Amino acid sequence: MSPARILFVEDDINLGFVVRDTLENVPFQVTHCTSGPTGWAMFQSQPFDLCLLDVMLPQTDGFTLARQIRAVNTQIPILFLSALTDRDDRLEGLRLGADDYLPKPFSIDELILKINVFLRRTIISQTPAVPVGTWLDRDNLTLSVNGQPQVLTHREAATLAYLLDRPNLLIRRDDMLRAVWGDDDYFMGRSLDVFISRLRKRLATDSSIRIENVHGVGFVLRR
Amino acid sequence: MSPARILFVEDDINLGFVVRDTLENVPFQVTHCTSGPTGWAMFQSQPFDLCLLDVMLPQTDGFTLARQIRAVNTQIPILFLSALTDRDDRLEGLRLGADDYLPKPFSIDELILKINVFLRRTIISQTPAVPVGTWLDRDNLTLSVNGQPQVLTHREAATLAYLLDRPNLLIRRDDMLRAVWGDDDYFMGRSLDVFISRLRKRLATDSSIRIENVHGVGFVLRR
DNA sequence: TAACGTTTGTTAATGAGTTGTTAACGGACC
DNA sequence: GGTCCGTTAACAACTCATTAACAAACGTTA
Repeated sequence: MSPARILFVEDDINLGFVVRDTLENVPFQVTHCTSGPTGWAMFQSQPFDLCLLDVMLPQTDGFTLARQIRAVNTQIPILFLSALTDRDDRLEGLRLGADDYLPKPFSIDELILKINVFLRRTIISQTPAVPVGTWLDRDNLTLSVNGQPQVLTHREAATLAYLLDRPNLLIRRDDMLRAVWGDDDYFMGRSLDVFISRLRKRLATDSSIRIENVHGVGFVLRR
Repeated sequence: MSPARILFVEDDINLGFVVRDTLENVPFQVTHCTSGPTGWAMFQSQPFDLCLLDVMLPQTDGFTLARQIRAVNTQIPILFLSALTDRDDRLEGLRLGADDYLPKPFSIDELILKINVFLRRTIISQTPAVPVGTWLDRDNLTLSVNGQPQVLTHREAATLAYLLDRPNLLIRRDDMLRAVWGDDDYFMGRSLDVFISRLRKRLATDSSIRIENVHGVGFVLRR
C-alpha cells in the first residue's frame, strides 16, 4: 500500500518543516503549501487522501479553503490546526465539515493518531469488495474500466486525461479546447462533444465515474 | 431515516441526564448506562452505531470497556469523555482505537458535531447532518447547502453572488437588474422574481439564510 | 375595514440555443 | 485499395432564460 497523500497548508515555515518531516517519516506523502490559494491550486491539480489546514493563513484563511474543498469533495477528511482555541472557532470549523480541530500546541503523536483515525475510516469505506475502478495509462493509451482494458485514440486519451486531472471541478469548454485542441473555434467545439460522447460510452460500465455537462459552460468529471 | 443508536456510559447522574436529554432531542436514540459492566452487557445485547464513554467509571473503566468493544467490533466509532486532560491519557485513548477524546467540560454543541462527523463516515449512520452552512463556489457554479452540493446555472449563480456579496443590506431591484442583467425593463424584473423564487428553494434547507422582499424596493439576504 | 390597484411568488409554456449521438467524409498511413 | 481516426454534418434531445398566467401579499384610499 502506497503511503497516504496529505495536503498540508501551514504558513509558519519552522512548524511546517517539522510537521512535514515527521509525517514523511511515518510514512505519509506530504505536499506542503504556505498559503490558501496555493493550497487550493494543489488540491485541484492532484488527488489527496486527507487535508491538514492551518486556520490562520495569508490571503485565504483555512476555513475558506476548507469550504472550497468541501464544495467539490464531501468525503476527504479535513483536520484543522489552530492557535485559536476559542470554542466558537472550533464549532465553526466543525460546521464547515471539518473532521477535527487540533489546538496548537499539539502533540505530534496525537496528530499522527488522529490522521490515522480518519484515514482508516475513509479507506475502509472506499475499499470496494471486488477490484473495480478506472485507470488511464497515458503512455500506452490504455483505459482500464473495471479490469477491462481498452485502447484509446490520441485525442480520446488527451481529452480524458485532462478531465481525470481535474476531478469534480468545472472545466470550461474553451479551456479544454485550448488545452487539448490548441484552439477553440465552433467546429472544434462540436468535436469535443463527439469525444465526450465516446468517452461516456467507454466509461459506462463504471458507475462511480461520469462526465456531466454544465449547460453553456463545460463539463465536470465526477468520481 | 431512524435515528442513530448511541451507547452512552457515564456514572455522573446529572451530567448523564443532561447529555442524554440533549442527544435525544437531536434526535439520537440513546441508551444510558452508569457502569462499565452494564455498558458491556448492553453492547452485547443490542446493536449500536456509536459509543460515548466516560473514562472514569466504577468497576470497569472506560479504557477497559473500549478494549472489550474493539475486540469484537473494529468499526464502531468510540468517543471518550474525560475530566483527565492529560496528554498521555488522550494518547492512550486514541491508541486503543478511540476516534476522539473530549475533555470535560465540553460543549454539547461540539459533542453533537463530533458525533455527526463519525456517523457520517460509517455506512449505517443516517441521522440528518447538523447544519454545515452555505457556500457558493463561483468558479464551479456549485452551491453547497448543509454539505449538499448543487450545480447552479449562470444566472442563478450571478444573482446569488450579488446577494451574498451584500448580506443584510437592502438591494434595490434596479441596481441588481443592471448589475446582473445589464438593463432593467419590465420583463427582466419578472425574471428576477423567478430567480429569487428558485434560489429560495435551493436555500430552503439552511434556516440561517433567507432572502426577504422589501415591498416596492428590492430584496435583503439575511444570514 | 372594504375595495382596489400594484407588487411579488410561483408554476408552467415557449423557444432559442446547446448538447448528445450517429453517420458520412476525407486525409494519412500502410 | 483498405483501415484508422479526427472532423464535419445532420438531426434528435435537452437545457434554461424568458414570458405568460394566475395567485397571494401589500399598501393606499375612501
